[in-house]
Amino acid sequence: MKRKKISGLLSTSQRDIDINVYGWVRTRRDSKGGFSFIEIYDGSCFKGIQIIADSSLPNYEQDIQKLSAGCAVFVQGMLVESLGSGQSVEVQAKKIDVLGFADPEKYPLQKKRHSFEFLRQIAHLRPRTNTFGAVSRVRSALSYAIHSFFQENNFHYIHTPIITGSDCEGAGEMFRVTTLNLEQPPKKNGQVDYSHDFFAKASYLTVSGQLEAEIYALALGNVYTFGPTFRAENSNTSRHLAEFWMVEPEMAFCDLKEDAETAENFLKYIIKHVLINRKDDMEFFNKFIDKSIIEKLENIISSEFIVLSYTEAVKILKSSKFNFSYPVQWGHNLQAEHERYLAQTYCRAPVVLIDFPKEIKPFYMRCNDDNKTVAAMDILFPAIGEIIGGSQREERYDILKNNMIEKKLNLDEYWWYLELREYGTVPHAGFGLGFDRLIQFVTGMGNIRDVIAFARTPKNADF
RNA sequence: UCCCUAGUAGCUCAGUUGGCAGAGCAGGUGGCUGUUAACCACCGUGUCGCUGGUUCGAGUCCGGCCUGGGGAGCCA
Repeated sequence: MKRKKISGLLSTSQRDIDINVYGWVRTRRDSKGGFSFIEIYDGSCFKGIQIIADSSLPNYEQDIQKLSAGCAVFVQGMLVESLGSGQSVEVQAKKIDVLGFADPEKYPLQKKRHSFEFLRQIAHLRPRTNTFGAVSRVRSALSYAIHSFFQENNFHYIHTPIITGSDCEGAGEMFRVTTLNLEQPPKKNGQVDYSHDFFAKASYLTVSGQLEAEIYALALGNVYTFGPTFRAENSNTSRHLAEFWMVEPEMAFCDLKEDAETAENFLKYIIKHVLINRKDDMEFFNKFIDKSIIEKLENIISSEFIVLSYTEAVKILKSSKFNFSYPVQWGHNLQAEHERYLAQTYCRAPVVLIDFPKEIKPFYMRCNDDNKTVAAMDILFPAIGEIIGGSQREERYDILKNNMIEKKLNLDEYWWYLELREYGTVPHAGFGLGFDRLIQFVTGMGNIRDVIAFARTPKNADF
């Protein structure tokens, strides 16, 4: 008999059928009236299933009465209508084998709520908890939705390199990749001689796949990347990881307007997917993590994103009576409090900010006709701020080259990026989504370390 | 990196003007019950983060360090 997943047992309309099920014990309650209730879960869905173990089972006293949270069991029995309230079906066990005990004196997970800080220290056991099981399933569902959105819209999935030879974009500190002996590196004129290193040059972990994605967009039209990204910034916040996952679509023959529309459709699509397909987990988040999370997500789906130019936003912020701790000034980056005000208080909806001053944006963003701003966009969500950043890319060779010189980039490093503008250049645009921050937003989890299986942060790379 | 804050039992936390180290939960034993965060009774549990100092005496006061949390910056 093939083993059944609990998700299937809970959703089937069949009754009084023989089944096999495997799982881990969440809790056991004994009735001295001659049987035990054992709730087991197997990760297939949020809920567990109740097993009724009668004392007539041969190993009732020896094994079953010793079952505690975390024990692994195999159950053979009949799926029946539940006699009790609280669940529709249960399994009347004919046989229960213990696959692995979990000593209750030592097993760290208890049948009560633990702090997330504590659970982080036992990252090998925390996926067994309700919260992390739910986070993991939502994360998986969102990954799937991301792929299906792009695949349905004629995007090709591109694998961009993890190891890179260029300190591209200057997007913060990079992790170095080397096989050199760090105790005694080879030297030339007092400097480390990277010609002896594995790649015969200094190399790093990628901070973005965008530039490589542009190469493929200019060959395949619409492409996207979805992979890990690394930043060696010493950021100690609930929104930063040293290793995080990013989604970066890139579209040829596309301007900023279409870029922003795509981002809006994309966000609505994936949020809708998770609300429909992970209803059980989302109800849990709505009950225990953020009591308005489902309402917030439904709001995102049903509202029109409001497009504002940076210049308009500055005017709005300046005329607001709100007392900001940082002054608003055209030409400066907006502070987190400013973004929050715009999305949460002023618009009460997602906001697409466009046309930022070119001085505060990277070299690759397309210069607008006013020669002061670039075709950039940031999507701000109420409560959390920026979730997506994107732009139309500068496709004009001379202007791009001037930008690179102005921002003091090494042109030799980017010869290929410039060549893309020399041969068959076209308008193109794209954006980046921090996947882990998206999970944070969708689940309501306060700390990004609790939405990724094994968080890498300053001073922490355990497990 | 900066500002604020915390570290006491397996977990969550209390601990008074500096004077014998506490509770709830979890765990164990027994009772009760188609139970479901079950309930009732009893039982055990400590390098008070580390280190130096003040003091007759430090969980408590002071310095240094380590680690966590909140916020900021940077960003995704």
